This record gives sequence, C-alpha cells and structure tokens, in this order.
Amino acid sequence: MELKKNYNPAEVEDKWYAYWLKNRCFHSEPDSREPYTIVIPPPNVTGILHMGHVLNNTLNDVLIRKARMDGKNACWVPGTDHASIATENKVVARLAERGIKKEDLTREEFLKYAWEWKEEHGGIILQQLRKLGASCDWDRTKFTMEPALSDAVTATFVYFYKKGLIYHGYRMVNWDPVAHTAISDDEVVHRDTKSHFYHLRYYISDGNGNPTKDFLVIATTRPETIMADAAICVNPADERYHSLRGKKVLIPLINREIPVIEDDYVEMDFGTGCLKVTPAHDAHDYEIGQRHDLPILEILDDDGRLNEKARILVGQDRFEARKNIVGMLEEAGNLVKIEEYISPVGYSERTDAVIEPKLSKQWFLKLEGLAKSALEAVESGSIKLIPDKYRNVYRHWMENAHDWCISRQLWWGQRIPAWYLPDGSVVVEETPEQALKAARAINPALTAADLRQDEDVLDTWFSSWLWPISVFDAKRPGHPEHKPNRDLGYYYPTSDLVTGPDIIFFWVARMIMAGGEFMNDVPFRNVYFTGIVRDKLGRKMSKTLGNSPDPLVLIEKYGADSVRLGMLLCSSAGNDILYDESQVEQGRNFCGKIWNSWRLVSGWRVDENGRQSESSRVAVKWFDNLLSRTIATVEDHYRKFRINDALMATYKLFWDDYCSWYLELVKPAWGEAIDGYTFDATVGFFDKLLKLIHPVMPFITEEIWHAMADRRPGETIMYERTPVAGPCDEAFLAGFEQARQIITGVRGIRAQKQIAPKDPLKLSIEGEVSEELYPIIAKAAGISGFVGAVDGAAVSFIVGTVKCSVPLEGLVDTAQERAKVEAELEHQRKFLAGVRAKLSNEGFLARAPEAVVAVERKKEADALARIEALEASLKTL
RNA sequence: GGGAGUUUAGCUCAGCUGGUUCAGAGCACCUGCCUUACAAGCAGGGGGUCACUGGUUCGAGUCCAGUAAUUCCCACCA
Repeated sequence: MELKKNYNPAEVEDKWYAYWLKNRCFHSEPDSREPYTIVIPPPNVTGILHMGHVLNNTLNDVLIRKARMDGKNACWVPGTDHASIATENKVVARLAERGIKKEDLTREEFLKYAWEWKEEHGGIILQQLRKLGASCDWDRTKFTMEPALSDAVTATFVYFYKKGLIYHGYRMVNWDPVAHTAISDDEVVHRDTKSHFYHLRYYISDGNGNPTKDFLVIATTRPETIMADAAICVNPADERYHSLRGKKVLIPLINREIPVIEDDYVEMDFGTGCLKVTPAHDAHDYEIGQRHDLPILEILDDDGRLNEKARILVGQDRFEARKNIVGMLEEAGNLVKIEEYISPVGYSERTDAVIEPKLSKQWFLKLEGLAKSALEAVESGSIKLIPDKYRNVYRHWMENAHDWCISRQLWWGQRIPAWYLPDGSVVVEETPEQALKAARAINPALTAADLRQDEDVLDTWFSSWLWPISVFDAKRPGHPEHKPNRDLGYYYPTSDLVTGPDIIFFWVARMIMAGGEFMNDVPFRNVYFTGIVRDKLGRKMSKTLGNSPDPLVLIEKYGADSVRLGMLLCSSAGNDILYDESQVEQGRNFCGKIWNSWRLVSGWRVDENGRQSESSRVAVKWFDNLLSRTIATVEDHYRKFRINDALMATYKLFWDDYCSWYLELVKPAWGEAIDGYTFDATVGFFDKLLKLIHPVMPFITEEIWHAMADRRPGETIMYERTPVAGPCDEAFLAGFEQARQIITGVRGIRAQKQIAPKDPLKLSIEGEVSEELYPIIAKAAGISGFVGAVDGAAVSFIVGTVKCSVPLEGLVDTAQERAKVEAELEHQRKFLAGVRAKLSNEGFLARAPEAVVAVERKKEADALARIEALEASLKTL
C-alpha cells in the first residue's frame, strides 16, 4: 500500500483506536501467561486532562505496551477517583451559579445533584485518555465510589475499628472554613504571608476584676481572638515576669480575668516573652491548655465568624473583626504598637482558604503499626522506589507517621458507618441492619429510627489506598476471611506504579499499608516517580498563570504520537520536566521522518534476481549488528526504567543510522532497481524498528505496519513481539565507525572546498579500516574508486578525479609526534603501575568481587598491550 | 529551624564500580544546499577550567570535606 505524501495523524489516530477497541486488543483475562499489571492513578472524576496526566499516562502506556509486546498478559486498569473535597467544591460552585445554596438542600438532594454532575462529567477524562492512545482495559473501568468499592471502604473502616485502630476523639484539626470540613495536615500548605504583629497591653487585675496601673505586653498576630484567651503564659525562667506569678490579668475590651501561667514552650526572646494562650484557636495553645487545665472557649463558628461567646464583634468574619478590633484596642489604650511581620500561614490546598485551627471530634486511624510494616516493605527491597532518593523521604515520613484524620465534614464520599444510640454510645457496622442488631444487643428496645448515623464521610484517600486490591476484588478489604477471587489472585501484586512524588504519602505509602494489612503482600513491585511538569521557565503549570497548554489542542495540532514523544524526550525519572512545545514539534518531525522513510523504501523497484552489491552487503551486515546492539541497550534502559534513554537510543537508531546512513548506502541509483536480498533485509529492519518504536508511538507504527503488508483482520502490531537482540560483532561495528569518520572527514573537506582539485587530501584518522569497508567508504564519500589499501601510513583513494591520501596518525612533524607518544607512554606506564598496585593489594583481592578483579586484570593486559604498541610506533618514528 | 537533592555546552539533561571512545546527547546556533523519501529536510561546523576551594589517589565530572547558588520535603515562634 502506498502512503500519502504527508502524514496526517488526525486521520490515522481515531481509526486505529477504534480498531483496537473493536478487536478488544486492550482486554485482559487471567491465563497461563505471566501477568503485567498496572492500576491507573485514578484521576479526579470531574477533572480534565492536563500535562501532568499526559506525562503520567504516557509512561504507563509505554510500559504496558512494552510488556504486551514482550508476551506478557498486560492489564492496565483504568478508573476515576471521587475526590471528595474537590468534587464537592465544584458541585457547590455549580449550584451557586444556579442560585442554590448547599445549606438549603438536604443531604439526599445534594447527592442527587452531585451524581448528576458525575454522570455528566465523569467520563470526560477517560475519553481524553483514549485520545492519548492509552491502552487501558476499559471493560475494567472502576470508580472509587461505585457500590462495590464503597462497600470495601466501609468494611475497611469497620475492620480497623474493631481492631482498635480507629478511634473517635477531640483533636485540634485544620478547619477549612470555606469547604466546611477538617482536612489532614498534608492538605495544608504553608506560605509566608505579610501580616502584622500587634503589641497589646493587658492590665493586671486587682483581684476584683478591676485594672491596676501595672500591665504586661503581649505580641500577637491574631488580636481578634483575645476574647478566647484562657491565660497569659511566660517562661518560668524569665526573671522579668517573676513578679507576676499568681497574678491575674484582664483581657482588653471585655475585661475578663485570666491567670498568668508559666510554661517552657514560651521563648523568652521572641516577641515580648509573653504569650496569650487561646486553646480553642491555636494548636500549640491547645496543648498548653491541656497541660495547665485551662478552659476552652470557642469564639469562632464554622464559617470563621465570631459568635456570641466573643461578646463583641459578633457575626463578623475573622479578618474583618481583626481590622475592627485594632481600632477599638487603640481607642481603649491597649494598643502599644504594630509591627510589619511576615509569618507562615496555613492555607487549604483545595480552597485556598486560610486554615483555622479548630477543636472538633474526628475519626482517626492509628498508623504506627501499619507504617512500620510498610516501611519494611521498602527497606527490604520488596518495593523499589525509582529514583532511589525517595527512599529517604519515605523512611522519614514513615518513622514519623502520626494518626490519620479520616473524617471529612462533607457529603460526597463514603459515609462513616458509625451509628449513635440515644444514650450516646456508638456502634460501628457495615450496614444499618447490622448496626441495629448491634444496638439491640445493647438495648433491645431500640428501633431503626433511634439510630443516628455519623454525618461525616471518609477522606478520599481512605478509598484510594484500597485501589490496587478493590479494582480486582472489592470483597477482600476488611474481610481477611474472604478468599481472593481469580482476578485478585492473578493480577495482584501489580507490577509497576507510575505517579508523581507529591502523593507519595497521601497515596503510595498508604497503598503499601493497605496491601500489607489485607493481602499480606506489597501492592506493586516498583514505583516510578515522575517529575512535575513545569513550563520552559521552570514555573509550575497552573491555570492562573495560563502557562498550561491544553493537551487536547496539542494532540489536535500535532497528533498524540508527537505529544507522547515530546513529553518523554525530556522526562528522566524523578526530575521535574520542563515542557516546551518545541519538543512536541520534534515528535512531529520524527513522525514525518518515519513516514517518509517508508515512502522511500516502498517506492523502490525490486529486482528479485539482481546481484547484491558489495556495499549493500556490508551495509546490511552493519545495520544488522547495530540493530542487535541497540535492542540490547534499549532492553537494558527499560529494565532500569530509563524510558527516555530507551527512546533516545531508538530515535537515533532510526534517524541517524537507519535513515541517514543505511538507507543512503543501499538506495539504488536513479532509475535502477534494488536487489531482492537487500530489499528484504531493509524491510525486515524497518519492521523491527517499528516494533521498537510502537510503545512510544502507537498510532503511526500501526498505520505503517499495516501499509507494509496485507494483514489479517484484527491483526495488530500491538501484539507483535519485541525484536530480540541477535549476536553482535563489536569489532565490526567499531570498524564501521572508523569508516564513518573517514567518510565524514572527506565530506567535510569537500563541502568546505578547502582543497584545490589537485592537492592531496589530508585528514587525521585513527586506527585501521578493514578492506571490507572500502566499498562503503567509496560509496558514501562519493569516491569513484579505490586506489590503494591501508599501507601503514595512509589510506589512498580518489575523490572525484582527485587522488587523496589520508594519513593514519596525525600529520607532519615526527618530533612533535614523538613527544606525544612518549608522553602517552609515560602515562600508560604510570597507569599500569597503579593497576598493578591494586592487583597486588591482598585486601582488594579478598574483598572485591570476581568480576571487579577481572576488570582490573583486563585493564592491566590492555595497558601492557598499549605500551607495547606505543614502544613499537616509537621505533618507526 | 530539620532533612534530601541539584550545580556538566546557549537550553534541557546523560555520564553506572575513579582510568584511555570521558568531556557526551537532544534541542538551539553558524555555514552550504529546493540532491528525484523528507526544507518539519540534507551535508558540514563551532561551542564546556564538569559551581568554587581544598583533600584522598599514580590518576578525580566521578570519592571526601568545606563554601556558594538553587530546588523540594518536613516542622511552623505566638
């Protein structure tokens, strides 16, 4: 089949994706083959494709396609995450557009809207992945909130509760006043924020609630919380304040009496050395309060507004109140001064609201034991992290894992399976029926109406940590007695996980914990951490900066293959990748190169009985060897997850070696035919090259592969086998490199026209060239005929009509040459001495592995040979 | 404040156990070519004191220490 003049990805890509789907090429069932399994890092169900997804899923797809071509049973499970906070925010925002407030809806009504939204948008990102060429087994698509997976989450909660690892307790949590929920520490981002440091005067009380003339000064950034103060705290070693021991002071404006206490926490030289203690609204203050048994007074409500307990400024937002109270304090004479101050402030990762420390009752999961075994899985090497540097990060976190706050004050998510009895006690069961049964065991008179289920839902990660298990068998988590089904038994543990390092704790670590707990095995063997996609200037891709290109627009413009290649070109594991559109252009150019090279080859007239020229014979021999060597190299790169190196090796093999050298060498002269033997070899090489490239560029390779021959219906390059490296004659390849150098040299000189037609051509080359390669040199360098062989000093040949001579060692000046050789000889002798010293070191011999010693011996032998050669050449000079 | 990483050509990065194909790749750049597959191309070319200082060694991008710059993670002093 003949190809059109230009490659048009738009025409090709949809066609082949539909073809693959139709022929169920992505589908996988357990069978006798070795499985290769990947579960997708589930994107947010309402999300849209961004460059991070492109990077991640391209890598996943390359790995899965490679495994498939290696003959493994490749299974890539796709799916989406319900992403409770993010999705709920979007739903709330969308309702707001329609003038509907979440507060005005019942839980059921809200969830109905949310599910509608999910149905409407939930499939978008998965559709977009198809555009990218992702070869997921779509029949297995899962959603973290579908009934079976939600049941798994519920069962898990019950399991850990009954095991005593989940508890309900008061804690200072990070409250997001916009999303109206507690969030975990990990979801808080701290940013240095400009604020003010207010120095306030608290008068000492006379004991009856009246101010004396004496006062102390505290420094605070949050004057609006003074009404919730429970004490003033100083360092016990601070002599300045010893006189205040046992005294009480009055809170400005409201004149409430609070004690002066002492605690080591206070630093004497920070601020004024006096700290106002506000247990309800600051995590540290809470701890001090616990130590000193201070009362807790909450003056902020869930919106971040002041409530009645504040007594003043009631109903005002915390920031508004802050502004207002300053004036009031000044008027009352309590304000000493205001300093500019930059302090780190916590913001919600999702809503960007300033986090309010808030005391509330939440559910927690104890992580200590889980973390210990999960750490062991990585330390022991059962799971490999790539790159290795993340082991340190991982260890550090695991050793300091604190309890995981798993409840969220949201509606979108798995509702916590805890039911409260009228007497305040709680039962935790998987279903309302079981809960009622359990409740009746406590009080037989209870009915279903007496039970009140906890209003909160579980953290999203509490469902995604089960993902590698629940996508195969959702009955297993929380039910150790349940025998894994066929899928779980076959596909678990999965092979590789590709994800960003930003969710190493949120997700990766917790999957390892869940795997250990429920499967007694790791969830995956290797974790490949990608970098974060940044723009050319190193900035994070973000909507506000507008520096994030829409991948679909790029695919439209350049084709998915080009986008994939462009993404991979600059992505080594763990390094941030600086994306630039020129890389995608490079991908497009490569597509063009592949396309045109097949147009060339397929256009040749073949003479089956033609005699193979000597240059063609050698060219075929050369490329065959080179192909073998490169295949081995590529395999090695894949094994080490060096995807971009594998790609680059293939890219160069195709472009530089196959197109620029091989095809030029075997290309028949104008009007002539190519001999059948060379043609078959050329097509065979092309076929192997396509297969090597297919994991990275699935569409164009499929298109050309089909153009190469009549394929059976349903046949696909996807299921062809990865080319296997044959034997490789390194010496021959090295010789060919020499020939290439000569050719390049000749071309360079001809191009630059630095030689007068009759002058001998001079250039420096090294080593000898075997006679076999003369025809290659003759053809590629445009030499009409060889005159002489290598005569020890020079290669002679004719360029056009000019006789040329190429000296083998430098040019001119034997004295200079002599000095060079002598210096080299000196160096070699030193080197030899060094190697011999090592070889005579008994400690080295005892400790070093056999292979290392062998390398040293080889070095010794090589050095000896070199010395000999140098001495010989010294004599001839 | 604690920890981890990075620093090699204009840009992005390889460089695995120290050695002689170790100073590399891709892109960009310069020169010449519309040569009958491809100008999104072909051919040729220039370019780096391997951050700095010291140490170990016969020998150091490579190992060690210090300095500087920079990135990320953890913590968060009110």
